[in-house]
Amino acid sequence: MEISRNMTNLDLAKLFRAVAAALSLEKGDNRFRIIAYERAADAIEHSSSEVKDLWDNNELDTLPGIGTNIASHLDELFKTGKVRHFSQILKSYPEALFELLEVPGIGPKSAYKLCKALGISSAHSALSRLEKAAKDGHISRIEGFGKDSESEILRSLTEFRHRDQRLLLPVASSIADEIILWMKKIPQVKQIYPLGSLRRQASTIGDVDIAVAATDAKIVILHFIAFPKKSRVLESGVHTASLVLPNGCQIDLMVQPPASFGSLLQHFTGSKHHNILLREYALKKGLSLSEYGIKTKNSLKTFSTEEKFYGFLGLDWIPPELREGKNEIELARVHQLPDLVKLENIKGDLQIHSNLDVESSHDLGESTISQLATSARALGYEYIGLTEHNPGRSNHTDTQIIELIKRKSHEISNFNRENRSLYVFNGLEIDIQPDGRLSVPESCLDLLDYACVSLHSSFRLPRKSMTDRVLSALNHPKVRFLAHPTARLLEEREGVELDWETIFAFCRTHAKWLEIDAWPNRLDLPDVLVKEALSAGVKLVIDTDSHSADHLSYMRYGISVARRGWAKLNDIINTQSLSQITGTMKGGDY
DNA sequence: GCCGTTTTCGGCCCGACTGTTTTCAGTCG
Repeated sequence: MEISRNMTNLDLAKLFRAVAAALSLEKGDNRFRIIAYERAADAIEHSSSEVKDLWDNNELDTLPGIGTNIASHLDELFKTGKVRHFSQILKSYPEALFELLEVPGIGPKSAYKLCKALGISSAHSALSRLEKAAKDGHISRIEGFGKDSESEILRSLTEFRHRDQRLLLPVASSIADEIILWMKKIPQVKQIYPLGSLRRQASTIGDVDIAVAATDAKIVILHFIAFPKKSRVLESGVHTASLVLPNGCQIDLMVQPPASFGSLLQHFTGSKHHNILLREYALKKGLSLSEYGIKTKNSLKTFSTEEKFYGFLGLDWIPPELREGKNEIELARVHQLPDLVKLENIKGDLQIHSNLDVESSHDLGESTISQLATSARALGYEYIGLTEHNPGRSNHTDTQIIELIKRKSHEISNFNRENRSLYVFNGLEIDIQPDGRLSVPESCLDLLDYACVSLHSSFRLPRKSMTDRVLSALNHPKVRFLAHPTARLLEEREGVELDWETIFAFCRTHAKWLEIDAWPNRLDLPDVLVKEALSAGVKLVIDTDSHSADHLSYMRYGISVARRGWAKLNDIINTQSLSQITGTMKGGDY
């Protein structure tokens, strides 16, 4: 396990899990010390700031699960690039062990036995040597393993290697829909919902979790494992079963009778961290929680709904998007959970690309203004904003760019003159050049109602230059917001490095907004930054970045991000009515 | 090793499923 002073959060989480695994192999080690390292790994992995930055600012104690001991180890790490205590713990075990842990079904004990019995030690060949050993029948001869576990390891290894990345929300939703359609074919299924990270509307989904209310669990499980598109059945028990699809996606099913369905919903929605905190909270009241209900001293109480379940604990019902183990339980206790923004609060969409050809260097929309307007009216909107990409700078003179934008302005004015039921704003999405200048001549901006700016190139500038670049672009009075602020593409490209505190402070004092781009592989700002932006007093705008009239429906994914970032109605600019936003657009106070 | 609205000591979420055992350990969520 490589230890160095430039470890990212992911590296650090892996290191802490390795330490936990190594400790769990030591005889007589305190199992809570192991859990402490695993919790620290979780905290680091979910931290919205780089641990290195927190250390720089002397803020390591803001991470839950990092106490004085671990903090001093991190201190040593960032100062010297080494942690003597960790090296001491890890040195008794081969590097390969920590690679084998990545394979589902192999934990510390199995990994250790495999490494020892098969003589696997180097990290880079660990998986291929494991595979060969399984194929040659060597694993089944190791004590504690048999033919079944040997073939299970081989299958799991193959799936692990071919597994697709995490699923985008719409993909996971459609998989869940398909399973639900299949399950509803039998009358025993009374209620059925997708749970887990899908219900919490996380930006990407690992496994798809499904809960069923039914009195006859056996029939439900048998029907589930007969799902025609499965690759194989992973496990199948009395209350739960798991399948794998050909793309490697795992589907977990849980069944409970309708009378205790509320506790199942709660349990299976998670997150794991929320559940742990909730159970610790309950324990202090002498109550023990599980998917079956709430155990008091001598009885088990069941709950048909989540509201009753949380209510019994003296808590308000907590929206799934908030169940990430922040301070939602405490706020639910004192009735101060935020009233989250809802899809029906949205009155318009301010980043849409029509097929008005302004000869942009980026992609053009497919739909006409009129088609987009029809979609928008169907959603109950009062306005939309057309923000085609700016005309290509390399192949147009300033005069040509201005002519193109005049033509577009003209078409929009004509539309507005003939259509009174929906107002169309004349916007533009402008590239921010690497030096921070806008990619259109100054006089072009006078023609617009507003502009948004975005990063489409030079993503790897150092943090300071990138921050200056963005601030310089936002500074123009016609520029209202920064579109898809981190420029990340989920499962494809990391976001840019920005000094968020500085960006937030600028936006707040200059009345600029940050966008939540609802495009499914963007979802940008990410939820954790949404929460920080709101705490810093920044207003947000949720847009779909639509390139066709169908895409306007993606707004719901942007709403999910906003809700996961604890956004209320007033935090979101495009919940304002047309008359309000017209004033806001001019840059007045909001 | 962490943590505190009964605690700075004495707790630490809770259960399912599988395989290899001969009553349970390991792994997972």
